[in-house]
Amino acid sequence: MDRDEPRWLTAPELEAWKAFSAMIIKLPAALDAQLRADAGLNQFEYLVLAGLSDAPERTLRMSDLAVLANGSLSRLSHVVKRLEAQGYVRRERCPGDGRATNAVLTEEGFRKLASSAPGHVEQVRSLVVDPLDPEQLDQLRRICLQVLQAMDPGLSWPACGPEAAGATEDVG
Amino acid sequence: MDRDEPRWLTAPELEAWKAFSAMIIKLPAALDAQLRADAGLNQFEYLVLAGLSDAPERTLRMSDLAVLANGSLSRLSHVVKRLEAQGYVRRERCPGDGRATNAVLTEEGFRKLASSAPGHVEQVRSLVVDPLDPEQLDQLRRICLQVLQAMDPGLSWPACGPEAAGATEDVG
DNA sequence: CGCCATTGCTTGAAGCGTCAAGTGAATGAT
DNA sequence: ATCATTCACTTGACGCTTCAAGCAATGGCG
Repeated sequence: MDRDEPRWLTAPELEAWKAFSAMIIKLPAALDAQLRADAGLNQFEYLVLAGLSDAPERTLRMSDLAVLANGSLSRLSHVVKRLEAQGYVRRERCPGDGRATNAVLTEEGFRKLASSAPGHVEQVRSLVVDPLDPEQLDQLRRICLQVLQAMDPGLSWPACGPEAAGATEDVG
Repeated sequence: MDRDEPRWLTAPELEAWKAFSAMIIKLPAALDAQLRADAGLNQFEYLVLAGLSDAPERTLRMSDLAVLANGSLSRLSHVVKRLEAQGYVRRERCPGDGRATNAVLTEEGFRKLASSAPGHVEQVRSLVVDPLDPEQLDQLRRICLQVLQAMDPGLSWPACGPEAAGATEDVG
């Protein structure tokens, strides 16, 4: 513990931090609540289904899927087991590397995702996208990228440039 | 589920959302990890101790403390029980309303907080405050307030104005 | 005063995430 | 060829959070 000279937050810093910390606590809860109520999924499970649906063959290795969904491999393993029990995902041994496992989105899983997506997107819109104007949204994007870099300095982040391609149906 | 006409995210919206959602997933984990490693506390427990330390008499009713720490009363009850077992907090029945319980920060709890605070603030600085310039920090504050309002329209938020009072040692 | 709804908090069970240990396949060294 | 090591993932146990009751004190009302 840094005993030398703690640099306390100044008043403006503190104001920003308080608003920010309240938000990062409450927003995930609000998003989870909507998904749970409307689809019986949590955010992580949704990200898993969404990640698979975008992948070629709707198939992804567990490790890749874990990174994509921002979670640990262990967590993913438990979650995929649950999703598999519900029939949304199927696991198969990776041909070519017997250590690896491929997770495959089933037709039922795809339908589940398709029925959950609109409500989730609507929630994201109403809580985050719509309350902010486009300029703020871009400010937010930059801010988040800088914070992500501070957390994980090695990782260069995709789509750091100011431009972006055409609209897509993905909501990951 | 909103079947009428899902308004999908445009590309810039999607980019912002992806960065944002990655951040709100990873940042709490990073903050918790530091607190756990250095102090054996999680963020919520820290907020409880910090909230109490700022209150008059270092005492707060459970309900008020729950709001202050952004958590449910049930969660707070479990947490205070743990903190009480560790000697950081004491519970006493509220004189004047026998239903209410006051949580009181013990001297040991105060020392615990004092020893944990510098490391926590340093982490907040290094991950959020320092990577951003003052203008971005203010942008972030405004953005968070707008999102908080979108989540909880009734609640008017404190310190919504552009100005703020003098620096403080608080880090809640 | 006696009744009952409400308030404020606590509790126990169930679900989810993390951590540490374990399994089995691939790789590399000898 | 053999054995140790690494890799990719799985598993089980434990801890924390949530949810749904539960309990006691209080306030309102006739």
